[in-house]
Amino acid sequence: MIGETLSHIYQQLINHYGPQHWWPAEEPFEVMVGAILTQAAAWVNVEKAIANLRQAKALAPEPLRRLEVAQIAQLIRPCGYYNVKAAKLKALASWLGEYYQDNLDRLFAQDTEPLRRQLLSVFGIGQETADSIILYAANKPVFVIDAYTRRILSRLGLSPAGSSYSAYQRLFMDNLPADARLFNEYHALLVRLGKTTCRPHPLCGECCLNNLCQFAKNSTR
DNA sequence: GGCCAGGACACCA
DNA sequence: TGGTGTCATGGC
Repeated sequence: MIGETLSHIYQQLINHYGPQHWWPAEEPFEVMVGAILTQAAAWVNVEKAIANLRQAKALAPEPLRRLEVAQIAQLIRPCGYYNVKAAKLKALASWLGEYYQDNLDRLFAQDTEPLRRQLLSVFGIGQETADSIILYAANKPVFVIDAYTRRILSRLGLSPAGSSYSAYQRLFMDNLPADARLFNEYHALLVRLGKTTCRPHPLCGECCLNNLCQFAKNSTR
């Protein structure tokens, strides 16, 4: 039942918005960096920070280890919280070197559960960031829960008991097929919806999303 | 000029 | 376990 509801919402979103092409990155390590930099930050500002890292040839574990935290901080200033995030990037790069010799294939060769525990042990990687990395960099089927997802489900009256991160995650993963492609698109679409300031269609006056828009960021109706 | 953006961590009760 | 303060830039 809930599965049908979740599938129905997905169909409405994909029909309306189309594929979101997440994650916007060229390689897995860039996904990991972006996942940390986007914490409580607008993606447009993260893009500037990543461009600075690329320009400085610091978009890889080894050069990040060589740079001082203060130097990294200057490069990533545009995305905010740059001092903490610089320490987080440094911690990630050090960890990858020490335990995986910077080999992401080895890191991602693990099963999802041990991989998640490993990622969560790194300073700066919490549940959402870990799951973003597992889904968008390792391409394994875990559902990413973020503030948009919680808010939208809450407004739909679908919040799970307890409202914890894992409860929201189970809601999706227990009621949808374990498909990385689906989870990828679904989460991206929820973010897209959450950012939307929706208004009735200018011609017909109706909601293009069959009233899903009333659960978006703002609604004029 | 205020609000918010694709969170995590430290500290406290 | 749960609540609160902190970290900070940039676009609207």
